[in-house]
Parts: sequence; structure tokens; C-alpha cells
Amino acid sequence: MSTDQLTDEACGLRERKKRETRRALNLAALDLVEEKSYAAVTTEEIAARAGVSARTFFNYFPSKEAAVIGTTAEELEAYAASLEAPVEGESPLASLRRILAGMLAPTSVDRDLRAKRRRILLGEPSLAPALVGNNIRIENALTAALERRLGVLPGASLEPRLTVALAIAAVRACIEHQQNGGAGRLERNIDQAFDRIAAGLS
Amino acid sequence: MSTDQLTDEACGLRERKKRETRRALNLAALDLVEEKSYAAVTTEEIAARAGVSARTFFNYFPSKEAAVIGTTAEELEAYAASLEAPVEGESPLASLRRILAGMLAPTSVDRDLRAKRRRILLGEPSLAPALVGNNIRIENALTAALERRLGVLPGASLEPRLTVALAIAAVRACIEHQQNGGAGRLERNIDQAFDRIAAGLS
DNA sequence: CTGCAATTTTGCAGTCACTGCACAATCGGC
DNA sequence: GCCGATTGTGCAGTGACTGCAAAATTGCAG
Repeated sequence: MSTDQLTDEACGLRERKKRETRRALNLAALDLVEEKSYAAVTTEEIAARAGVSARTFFNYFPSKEAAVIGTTAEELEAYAASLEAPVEGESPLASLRRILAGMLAPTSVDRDLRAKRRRILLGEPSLAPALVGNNIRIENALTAALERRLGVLPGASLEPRLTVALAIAAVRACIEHQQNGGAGRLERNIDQAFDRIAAGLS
Repeated sequence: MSTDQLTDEACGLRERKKRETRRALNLAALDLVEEKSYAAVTTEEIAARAGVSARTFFNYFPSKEAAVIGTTAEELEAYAASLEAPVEGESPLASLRRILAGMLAPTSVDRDLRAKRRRILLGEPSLAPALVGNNIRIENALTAALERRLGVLPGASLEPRLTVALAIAAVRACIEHQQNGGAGRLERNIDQAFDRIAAGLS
């Protein structure tokens, strides 16, 4: 199965339980934020709903923010791998468009969780600072991947990091635009934004 | 004097004292972070060095991060005004290049404080998440200004926000590049980055 | 210069995120 | 079933941040 990479990589009982606990915490966090609001949720509640102790919460996530956002190292690696191995005739920017749009699309595996994520990350403006902080991780992972793809040493050229940063910023701008009641639909705006980047702007 | 806008706008004793306290807190925060590290500094220390109570600290800044970053509403307004009133024959992107580069340059008023800021914001990677969070404020202010300059209603078009977001992301990418030991000098890289944005990339 | 109203400062008590540490529980391999 | 290693948990503590009410300061009018 193609989903094996994301769900069952190393299949000891230990690994599986960790995965489940992490997922339960992420899910509990998302549900609670949806019921109340980000500020009104405590880490103790999240831990309780996930069925672990308050202390264990911090064995899985370094902060409350991280638990709500929930990006795993595996997801990051998957995105990086997808960027590193280019699709036939696809420019770096086109790859980034595909990958970043895929992060928002609830069409892949884990449909309900992804949909919930999207709903909350788009709907809770108070998470914006945490989200852009998380984007740094994504930027670093994707930059390293693009450097490998282009065969340049890390930091040797500004171009890979710049390309990744602009792509992420474009998506973020579309999200912000959406949250502020801006015109247009999200996916369509993202497409337009990438077209603008490719064409250059003034 | 041309510096009046930033230093003496409303010159009651009350206003002046508030300004001084704010500045003292920002300066104390920067100095302490430079002496130790961001994590090792407490808000109590900052307040003590600035000569105010621990409680008063939070009357001036909503968080420790904000005290270190120290962007004032007036600075934001000044940048916005500078973007709104276009210079002869300067494209929006060119205006943004000038304004954002000016934020990093210690050549304007308040030379020592600006230089200290620059040194710390470039040298303390643990501040990166806070910085990008702060960038949201800057993005919103500049977006609104650009919308006014272009004569479009807020949120009517994606373009203003996209332009601002890309410009900020470019500068941030250059800073990150610098911090990771990347090639080239900062100012030069920023120039190149803006040229790439204008020309389009793949 | 003097009292009055508005603003600002401060102390206090409290909540909550987060951490180190020591110990208990659990798991994987033998 | 046993042992080493990993993981879960309780406890105690630090520090960021908040609301509240009293005290100090400022601007102003008389």
C-alpha cells in the first residue's frame, strides 16, 4: 500500500502506540480548540481527553501551539522528499505549488483530521503567529531538499531559500487574505499568486 | 526638525515620560539579551534595569518578545505613510525594497539603538519565531497602505497583500540565509532577491 | 498654590505553560 | 520469565502573564 510510508513505517507495538498517542493528542487539541477557543484550552485538558498525564503531553509536543498545529517530522520528510525528486518537466516553483497546495487539501490520507486542521488553522486568527513560526521549520526542510535537488551545497546560493520562502509567503498571504474577508476562493488565489511569482511583479 | 515626527509629536510631560520608559525597557531588554541570551533573561530583570516595577513592564509590552523586538506603532505608521505616498517613478516593489532595507540600516535616527537591534535580531536565532510573528503586524500595516496608494478597497484584490508578503519574505529569507552562514553580504543579497522577484522565477 | 479628576504605577494573588528529576510501568529481545 | 532500554507519571519549581484595587503622579482649573 502507498500509505505505508506515513502510517506503519516501523511496526513495533511501541512505535505504533507512540503514533496513536501523538495523534490522539493532536486530535484532542483540535477538537477542544474548535469547541472553545485556542486561549481557553489548557494543556491539561488536552492531555486528559487524550488519556495521558499532563506531563506526558510535553513528551510529545514542546508547546500547546505545536500540539494544535501538529506537523510531524514524517510529514516534513515526505514533503521534502517530494520536492527533492522532481516530477518530469516540473520547475521548482511548480513543485512547491503542488506540495504546498497539497498541505491544505483534505484529499489525501487522514481526510477527517486534515479537514479539521484546515478548518481550525484558517478559522483561528490567534494561531497566526504560531503558524508562521512553524513555517520556519517547513522552509528549512524544503530549502535543504531543493538544494539537494539542484545539486548546490547548503547556503552556497540564495536562490533555493528564496524560492521556498516566496512560495510559502504566497500561500500565507492567500490565507491571510481569506481570513480578512478578501475576494476570491483560496485555491484559485493560490494559483494566481504562483502565476504572479513566475511572471514577476512590480 | 525632521526628527520631530518620531520623537516629540505630542510634547506633554506625560507623553514624554511614557516614551522614555518604553525606550528604556526596550534598551534594557536588548542589553540583557546581549549579555546573557533571550531565554536567560526574565521580565523582572528587564523591568528592574529600566527602573520600573515588574507589573509596569506589561503596561508597555504585551510579552517579553515584544519588548525585545520593540517595534512601536509610530514606526509602523511611518513606514506605512512612506509606502502610501509614492516617490516619483517608484514601483510598489521598489518602495518596499527601500522601506524594508531601511528597517535594517542603522543609518537613520537612533543610530545606537537601531544597531543594537540589528545585531540581536540577526544574532539570536531563538527569536526567529517571534520575529515572523511580528512581521504579520508589519504586513498588515503595509498592505493597508499599499491598498490606499493603489486606490483599491481593503481585500478587494489579492495583489497588494501578495506584493507586501513577498517583499517581507524576501528580506526574511536573506536574514535566514545569513544566519545559516550562507554566501554573500546581506544588503547585496536583498538587492538580488528583489531583482529576482521583479524578473520572475521558476 | 491647591485641590480635583484622570492617568499611570504598583503590589498582590492567581492561573497556566513548561521543565528537571526521580521513580514506576511497559516493552523488546533473550 | 528476566533484563536493559524506553516511556509514562507525579512532584516541585520557575517564570510569563492577568485582573484588581490601592497608591502615586500628572494636568488643569480655580
